Amino acid sequence: MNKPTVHDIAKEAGVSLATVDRVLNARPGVREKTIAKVQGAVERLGYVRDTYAANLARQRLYHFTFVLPEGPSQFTDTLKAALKEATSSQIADRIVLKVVTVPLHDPHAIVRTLRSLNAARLDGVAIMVPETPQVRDAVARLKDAGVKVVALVSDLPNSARDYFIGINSIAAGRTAGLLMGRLIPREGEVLVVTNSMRSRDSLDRRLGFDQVISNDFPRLKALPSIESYDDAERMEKITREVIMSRPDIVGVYSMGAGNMPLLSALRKSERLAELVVISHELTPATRQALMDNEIAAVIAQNVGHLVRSAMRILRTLSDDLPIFEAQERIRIDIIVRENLP
Amino acid sequence: MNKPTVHDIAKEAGVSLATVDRVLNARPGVREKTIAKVQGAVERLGYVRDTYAANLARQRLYHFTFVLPEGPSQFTDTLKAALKEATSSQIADRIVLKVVTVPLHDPHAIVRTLRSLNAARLDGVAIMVPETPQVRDAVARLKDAGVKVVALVSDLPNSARDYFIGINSIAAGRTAGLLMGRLIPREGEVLVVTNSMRSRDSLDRRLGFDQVISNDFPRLKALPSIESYDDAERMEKITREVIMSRPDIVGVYSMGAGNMPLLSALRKSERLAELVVISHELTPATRQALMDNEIAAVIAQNVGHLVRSAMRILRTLSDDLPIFEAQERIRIDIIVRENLP
DNA sequence: TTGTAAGCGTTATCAG
DNA sequence: CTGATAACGCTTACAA
Repeated sequence: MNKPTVHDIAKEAGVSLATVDRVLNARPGVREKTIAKVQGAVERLGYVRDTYAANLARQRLYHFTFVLPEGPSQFTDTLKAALKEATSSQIADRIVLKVVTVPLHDPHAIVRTLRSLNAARLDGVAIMVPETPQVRDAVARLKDAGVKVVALVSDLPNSARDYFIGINSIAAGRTAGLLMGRLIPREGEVLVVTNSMRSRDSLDRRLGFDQVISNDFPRLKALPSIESYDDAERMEKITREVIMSRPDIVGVYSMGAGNMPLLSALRKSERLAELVVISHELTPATRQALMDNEIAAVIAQNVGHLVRSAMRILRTLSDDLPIFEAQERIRIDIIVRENLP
Repeated sequence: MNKPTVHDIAKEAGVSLATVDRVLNARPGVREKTIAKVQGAVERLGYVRDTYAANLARQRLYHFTFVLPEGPSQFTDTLKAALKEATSSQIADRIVLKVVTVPLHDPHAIVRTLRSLNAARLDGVAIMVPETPQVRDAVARLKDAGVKVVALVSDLPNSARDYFIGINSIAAGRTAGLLMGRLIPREGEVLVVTNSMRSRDSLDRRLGFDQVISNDFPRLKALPSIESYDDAERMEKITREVIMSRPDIVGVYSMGAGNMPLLSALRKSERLAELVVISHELTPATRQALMDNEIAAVIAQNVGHLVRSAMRILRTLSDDLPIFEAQERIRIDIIVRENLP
């Protein structure tokens, strides 16, 4: 009737508590035959372990480290804020969290940081950095040391990460493309800007965007991506130049960070009102621009969900339990003026 | 250094474990002075109770009942499916769930069901029914009996419910209005359909929709709502009639259930391709219509989130703990062909 | 290879 | 009014 406990299993299998525990936790020193007896009992009674009681007995603490980009970025700022907020909630129960930041543009520094992680005292890592061969190696090393690794926001598709928590960039780009096409009824050119096309995410977004534009909206012509290299001044300058020199531009797709200088340039061009602007990530800048009808839509991912999901998944992986996919799937949010959270 | 436990409190206050427990759980039979001593120790050490250990010792089970609409509705079907899925996950730990269904159009039956709930064996109820004075009384009665009550999907704004889990209908209507306006560049009429304007949700959606249309898109004229009264044949018939007789219709806003007969009528009219259709809730029907480019956008709420949130909130309320708002806020999802989950 | 007994942080049942 | 003490379901020395 009631949920069976280890005691019930012990009785049913005719062994002691300790033996049941050994089998349950796959600890050595049990005869095949005994293992079978216990597993039989587990099956028959439909035993499922009470993780909370187990953690209590074990005084388990989960040691997780988040590796995030350093430097000023509105998106990572909101991410860090969400992390902080989650830390003081039930979600973070029994979790000892450390956050380290790395300079995104210094692959060596990233790898150094990853290597410096003390795998012995670590249960899991959530990593948000671009994938390089060195990062791939560092991930493999962590995995070998028994650390669970999840990729956050940017996937590490060729690495041995256990899980990716974020949205598919191609699908996100396709969503932007569909909105752009639907929101622009006439023909014209679409300006595509990003901080850097060397980032895989930008490449994939561009790919998805182009797929939909060329397939469903051939009346629109997506221009070659222009890159700011994270230089606000440069971003503002080249945006203004292109906008000025191309009167056929009817839309702007901002794939990466740097929406503040972009918007600033568009404002100065005095053509913002006739342009359909779509950008990524909900930040103070994009939020304000949505309210002011300057940006038509923002493609976003819920950062709160992102960090809570990361913690839950790292914990679940650490316990070798199955992941509840439906709860963890990060959705591609479309945000307009009226559904701002 | 480590998190303080009841033992630490007992030592610090110079009392026994049992007394600490009595104070912590506000049980009677402790002198004022002793209470003060214990509370002082709690403050000083920054004690926070380990809910899991507490539940273990108490062998606590949470008894929750969901009261949902009966009868065939794709939306409530997905809701029930999500509920079932959540039941077999960690979320449902220690929760004993019961689902009862009620005929939405029979206020008496609803109240009878609500009254028949055994408040003594119940910790919380999640209710999804229209608000009536009788429902309000029944909710008050449950509250008086110490049962936690949350409104699900449809708020019970004038009742004593502890919490509302769902999206604001006015904001949802405004979102639909904004999308409609942005997606239709010319002037024309917008057909608004629902199953019944007697539902508060439909009223509010209409209200929000009209606000945005009249304020931002005066070129569009939203026609008076037509109602199907949950009669599929009627829905199909009157939709076809209106569509045929009004060539100026450029958009259709479907506020309620019944998207299958609506779409069927639109298809037969052969004007679907030129119409911008926006509807609510992601169901098999709307999902397919999105993929076929028949519906431009769906305004939805994540049913998985809805039911998990309901369980978490009922549990949190039962334990008199603070609710983690950021996690529980249900967002107004905009779904198009490319961001279908 | 297996079993006994203590303990994790909390609650509950008795006595005192 | 207060305090020992056992229990919840599980893990883990330490014995056997």
